[in-house]
Amino acid sequence: MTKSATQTPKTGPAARGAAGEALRLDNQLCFALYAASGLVTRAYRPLLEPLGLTYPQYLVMMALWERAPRTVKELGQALDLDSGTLTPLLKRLETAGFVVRRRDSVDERRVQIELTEAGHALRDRAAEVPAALACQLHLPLDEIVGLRATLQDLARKLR
Amino acid sequence: MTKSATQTPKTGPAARGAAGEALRLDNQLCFALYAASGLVTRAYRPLLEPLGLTYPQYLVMMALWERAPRTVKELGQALDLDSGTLTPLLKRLETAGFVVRRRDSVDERRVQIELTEAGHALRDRAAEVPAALACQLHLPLDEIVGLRATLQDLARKLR
DNA sequence: GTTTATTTGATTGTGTACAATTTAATTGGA
DNA sequence: TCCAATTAAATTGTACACAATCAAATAAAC
Repeated sequence: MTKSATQTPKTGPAARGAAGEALRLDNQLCFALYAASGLVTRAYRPLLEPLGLTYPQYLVMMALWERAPRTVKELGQALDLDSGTLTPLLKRLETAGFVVRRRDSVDERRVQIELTEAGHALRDRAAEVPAALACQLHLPLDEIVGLRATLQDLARKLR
Repeated sequence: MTKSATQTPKTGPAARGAAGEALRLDNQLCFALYAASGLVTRAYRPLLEPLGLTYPQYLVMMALWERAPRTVKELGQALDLDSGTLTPLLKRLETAGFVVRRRDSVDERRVQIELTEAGHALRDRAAEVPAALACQLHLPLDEIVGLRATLQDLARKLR
């Protein structure tokens, strides 16, 4: 029965039934994605800590360094995050002195996020981060580019 | 200066300096990974909700369906999660009736996580989930296999 | 112009995540 | 034996992440 098969694990996957094979952790693309994403986030932590940023905050700052001011909605679309995540995160960035939140004068429902001088200045210090992390990946550049393109394609199909 | 260059965005990346190019969101492997991981987790949600599982809980259950009982530490190593994450998650799985937490009689520091009958039974219902999700990815099988292998290789290098 | 629907953020509640600390149990050595 | 070092979970505090809901502002319909 199912119970004894689980409690008395065989050494190889072939010893299990077809249902068990499909549910093996190592066969899951989703788990490979989940684990790799978590590990990469952890690799960024020591690089971002001296800047006073968490990893999601770093993503928001990158979005703003590209174009600012932007509304909360625009940031959410760029990063695939909703207001329930962004609102407290942006308030922390405001407390840290990197951004200012300001109601749009044309449409009072919108909140424009703009960079402060400190927020702009942080960009120069952050400029070294991508190269520093790339070193830790030990992946050839073409593999990085290929992997990135595959993931962007996957994301496009799921959106 | 930096401020006006950021506040007056150019249309193409070539209009920006070298530092800005390295910090563009679309150039980040980490963001592609982060976004794809979040989107895949979201895609699982409607499939797992009828089973009464969240996505991380589904990962823990897969680990346990492979081998049980396992200690909290063993689960943490298999999933790259620490006790601060696993302890409350496992308590929720226990409340839901899928697992039982039991102190190891040999080493009282360890907590063995074992499956209940309901936990075992859930495996049959979960067996359809991987195929259901694979449909939504719209990716050929060899691409899925290749992407998974690349991500596992990346994770191995970061661990 | 008043009603209705939509849009935009904020809020609330639940559930991860992890660093740092604490507690209890075990192990190793003097 | 006894005690210092180590180990395993749990706890605490901070920070995402999202569903569901709410309130205010705007837009659309008539």
